[in-house]
Amino acid sequence: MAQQVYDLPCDGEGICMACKNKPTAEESLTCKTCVTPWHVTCLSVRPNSLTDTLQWDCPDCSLLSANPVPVSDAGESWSSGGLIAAICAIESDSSLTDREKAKRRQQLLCKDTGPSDHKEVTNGDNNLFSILDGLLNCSFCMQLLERPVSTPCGHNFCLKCFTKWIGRGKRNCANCRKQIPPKMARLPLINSTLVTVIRMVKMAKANAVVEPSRDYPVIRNEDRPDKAFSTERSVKSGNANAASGKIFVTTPMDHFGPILAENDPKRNQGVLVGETWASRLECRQWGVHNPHISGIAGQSKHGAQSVTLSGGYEDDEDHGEWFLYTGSGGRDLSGNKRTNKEHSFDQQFENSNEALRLSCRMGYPVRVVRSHKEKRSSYAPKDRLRYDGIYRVEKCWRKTGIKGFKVCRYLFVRCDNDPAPWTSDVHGDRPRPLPVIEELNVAIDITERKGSPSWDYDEEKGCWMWKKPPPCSRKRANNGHSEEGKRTKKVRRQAQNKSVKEKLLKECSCYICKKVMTSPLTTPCAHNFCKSCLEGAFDGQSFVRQRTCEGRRTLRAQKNIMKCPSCSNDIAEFLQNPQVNRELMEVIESLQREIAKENMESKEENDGIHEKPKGVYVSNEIAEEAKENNLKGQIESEIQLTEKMKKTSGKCTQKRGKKKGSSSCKQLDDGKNGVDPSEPEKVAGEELQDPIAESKV
DNA sequence: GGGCCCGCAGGG
DNA sequence: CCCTGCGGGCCC
Repeated sequence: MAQQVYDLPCDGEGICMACKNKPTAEESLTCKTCVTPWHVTCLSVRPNSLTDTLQWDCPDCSLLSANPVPVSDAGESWSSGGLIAAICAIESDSSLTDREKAKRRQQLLCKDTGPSDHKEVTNGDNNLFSILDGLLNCSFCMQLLERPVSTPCGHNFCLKCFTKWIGRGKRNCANCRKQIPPKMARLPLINSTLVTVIRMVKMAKANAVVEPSRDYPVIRNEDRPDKAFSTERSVKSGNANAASGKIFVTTPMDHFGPILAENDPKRNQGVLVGETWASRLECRQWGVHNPHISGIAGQSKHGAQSVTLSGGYEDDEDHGEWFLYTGSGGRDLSGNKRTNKEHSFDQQFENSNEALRLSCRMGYPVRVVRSHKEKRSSYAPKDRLRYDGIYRVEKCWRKTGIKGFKVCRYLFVRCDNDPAPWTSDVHGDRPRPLPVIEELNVAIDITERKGSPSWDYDEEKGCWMWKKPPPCSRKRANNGHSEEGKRTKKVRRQAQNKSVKEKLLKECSCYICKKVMTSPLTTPCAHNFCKSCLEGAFDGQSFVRQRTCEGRRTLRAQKNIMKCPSCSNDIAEFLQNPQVNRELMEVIESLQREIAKENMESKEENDGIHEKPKGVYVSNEIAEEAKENNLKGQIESEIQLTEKMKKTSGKCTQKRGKKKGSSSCKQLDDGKNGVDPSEPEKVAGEELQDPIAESKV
């Protein structure tokens, strides 16, 4: 499977997407099924003979033909093998125009998943999940979506398939032919809601113990003690200049490897892959990445424990499972600056750069955090900071960076026992071959690991683990908080008992109303909302994110600006003709039907003791939570906060500084300006505009 | 969105 | 004690 990660075809201009060079005719190999050109020298597995070359299937197509499934009769779910044959037949029919081909292909795809002929859902999860499986397949490869991206016209594809499509110069949706926004063509973003849903579908399919979606907790640190803020000014101006708060985990500052449950007395679960935090300070409180600003946490004689990808260095290159990281330094920080985009001198392997090189030599596990500030990566979170798991530095070197100065470079390859947040895989990493790095040809000071790595894959146990003892900590560990641990254990147990389906459904909640989405829309920035919520939000006013003086995030109404309520990207164009993400909608509806049925059954079992409101599918717990979190509440609390601020506002002191900056805390405007506490209303049975349904004959 | 400013923590 | 640093609020 390793080749799935690294093999890339040539793009529309015949340039290899792996090495960025244009292969000569001899070096070019064309797939017999999809007719895509590939660069032979960049293939991880090359054809052995001339006959193989002529009958060669690219890695993507060979994956499909390796898992053939017999063509099923009408009425049964389409199997991938049958579908691909049918699609190939359409594609090779020269009497059809592109448009007609697309239409036929849609008909094929809609055959069994149309909205009007939902299959009867019978008992058992497997049945439900087989339906979901059919809904969540990529129209290109017919497999369960892998790294799903959603077009504004409401169709979902694997990132790789989509990139390939774009690489061939296509700028229209393969399903409905609607135009793909240029921004999405440049940088398709992964729809994380779909990732979670698909992963659970896979686990259910494999008949594994269905451990619901890992509960990716959003840590808000409401209980951060006041004394964490050491200056008056920091209290008043949010946490920009705050002393960092309490450290919640018991690992020492120089702890290597994952943060385990035993070091998490507060929640007793450790830090899970996919967990997010609002700021670097929160990330630090959970022991994942300690420095407030620096991208590398480490000591030159001890090794580096973690790094953050925040887009601070333009030489960085992110491919998800592997990335090229740039060292620190080389910048002019005079004038009391903390960072500077401009390079002005060469970087050296010293301090934290040396620490990272030591981790490379020793094969230590390095925790990786991605930040929303990294704007050039498909793998960065859309907001907040996210823990993406353990990587190892396989090589490091120096090269001349984009700005012309030498930079330290590090090849990071993922080696975590849990799947990455963007992949639909349900298992973690396996050892994979190193990617081909072109720039190594011009690199200097190349360092590679000589001995065996400290953190490695154990074939017998089937997991990544310490093969050599981790380096001894030079720091004192934090004290635990056992009582809190007990309390949260109970909460965790309760959470685990929740129905898997309800969990799944919860993953499909709208950012605005916090309830399960009705008619979901996926914006070009890959956020999901109810159609009515999003349209309602822009009906004369919109909501923008803002921070209160205490650093809390709130939604604030603002007129005439059409920005995504989640990330503030401009979505005016999208709103002109928003299309429902039909596949996601069907997933939600299937889940709701299942839960309704389960509720009904349990009701019958209990002789109707507990009456549940008609038409409510979501559990009471979820409903309560949604109620607590709804938008109205947020806005009201903001008003209250503003009132409080007005009363308590005073002069903000400043301890030191070369220049007098703007010292006082900026007041919010009068708190009611433009705020409409009315919640956007949801319309349950509204009509959808769906390209697939429209194109049906 | 970019520039300015600066508290803070950790390395050396 | 000085230097470094892929933050984050505020202002324009």
